[in-house]
Amino acid sequence: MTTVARSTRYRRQSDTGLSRMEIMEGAALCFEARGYSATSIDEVAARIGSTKGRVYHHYASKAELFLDVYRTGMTMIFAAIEPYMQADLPSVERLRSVLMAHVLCVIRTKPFQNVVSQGVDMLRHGTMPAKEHAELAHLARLRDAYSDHFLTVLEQARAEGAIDYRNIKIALNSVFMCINGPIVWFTPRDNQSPEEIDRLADECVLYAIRLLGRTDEQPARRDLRPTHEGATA
Amino acid sequence: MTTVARSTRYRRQSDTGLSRMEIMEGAALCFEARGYSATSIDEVAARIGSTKGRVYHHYASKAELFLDVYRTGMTMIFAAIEPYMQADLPSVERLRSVLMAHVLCVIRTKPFQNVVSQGVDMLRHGTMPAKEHAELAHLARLRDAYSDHFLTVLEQARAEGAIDYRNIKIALNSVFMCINGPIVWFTPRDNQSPEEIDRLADECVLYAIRLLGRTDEQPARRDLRPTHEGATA
DNA sequence: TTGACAACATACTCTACAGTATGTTCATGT
DNA sequence: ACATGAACATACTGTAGAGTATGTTGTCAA
Repeated sequence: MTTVARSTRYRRQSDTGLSRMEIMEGAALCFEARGYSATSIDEVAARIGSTKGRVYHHYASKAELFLDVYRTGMTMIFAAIEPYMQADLPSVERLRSVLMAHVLCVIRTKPFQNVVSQGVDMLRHGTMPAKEHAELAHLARLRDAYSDHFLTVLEQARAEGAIDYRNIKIALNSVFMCINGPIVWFTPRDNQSPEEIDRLADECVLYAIRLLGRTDEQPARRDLRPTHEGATA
Repeated sequence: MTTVARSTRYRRQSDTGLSRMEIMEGAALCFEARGYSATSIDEVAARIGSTKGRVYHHYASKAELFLDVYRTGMTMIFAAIEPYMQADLPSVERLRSVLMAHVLCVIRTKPFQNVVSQGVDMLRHGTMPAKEHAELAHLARLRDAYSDHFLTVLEQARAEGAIDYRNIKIALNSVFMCINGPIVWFTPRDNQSPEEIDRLADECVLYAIRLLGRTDEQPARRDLRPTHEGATA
């Protein structure tokens, strides 16, 4: 067993993707913590134990780095819900599945989703340079497409009489506020079991569904009686 | 009737309060649009047709200006809900009134409430200078006090069996996400009647209440049957 | 009526970065 | 075994914008 770990200072060319990913993770954390413009490239580099040179080797500008994080966040959440969008279920159950997948993804990739949020309301007010603005607009259209998926599911569910709302836009916005809530108020604790996360996410989904006029609690859920912490078997 | 309006370039000493308020309004709009750190004092000054000198005459630093906007936003929303907190009503009705007052205030003072939001998650990550950080923490405590008001109302309402939730913190967070939603997604249109705003706010409150397990639509509300505008007596 | 001071505007300084230019280390094809 | 270029680090430049210093205009109290 020879010592493989060697000069870790420079990495192989084939690992560009890995390097970019590591940079993006550091950037996501920084952007989440202090916002896009308050974050310096030096901070991002320092967080991953590196220097400016590495970041600018992979990204032409701070804006491009931001956009890549944005894009990756979108990819993540698309991938998370996609398997459940096709599911052959009654529309409310499909809605529930999709919402749950969304919330779980939001919690797991919180820094990235936070950047997505920042990107969304970055577009309205032209804060970004001209060249990058085009890509920002493109990503926003992706975001709209994502939102449209939910619109469809809501309309179907209402058509079946399973849920109810007045103005679908306001309803959808409210649902999104709920299921994106963890981006704002969730703070991971270290002694937190996956089951705890599941229950937390499930509660978010419960409120989102209730909001849409669904009152029958989900049929025969097993894991969420205790409000406190000990998971009862 | 003599012409009172004169050299508007410099104003009287007694109007300091007015001047500060005008600056704060400009600042709130800028902070909302581009965020605290992306906003320059020159921008704020330009928006009110003025220059840097005026801002720095009234505020020692950018941070102090921000904090004053924050404080004013808190004062506004406290004043908005306070009359309804004392009201001698069944707890659900009191909750509904308070939520409605909150949403209406949020819509009316959107830029200020946006700054409040920024201030809240500014505290977590020490982005602010040491001296101002103390005041930031103080305002955050005020914010907590505000939130506690709602905690109390929720507990009362549950005790009366009027609503239901699992984890009160998650429930409260979700409610706040809903009723603060307009901060994020509301964009005022020019041909928008006050009645429209009222209906919009009412829908937000409806979803927030539903979320808490209340399903009976509000009993005999008088002012929101007509979707258009005429208030029925 | 004047002079002292509040309410600004104008003109400057100084620092924190975004971006660049260049040097250094290593992997890999030949 | 070496030459080339990818993957970084280091050292530098340019500027936007926070804060300051100073000048200007009007007020109000005496």
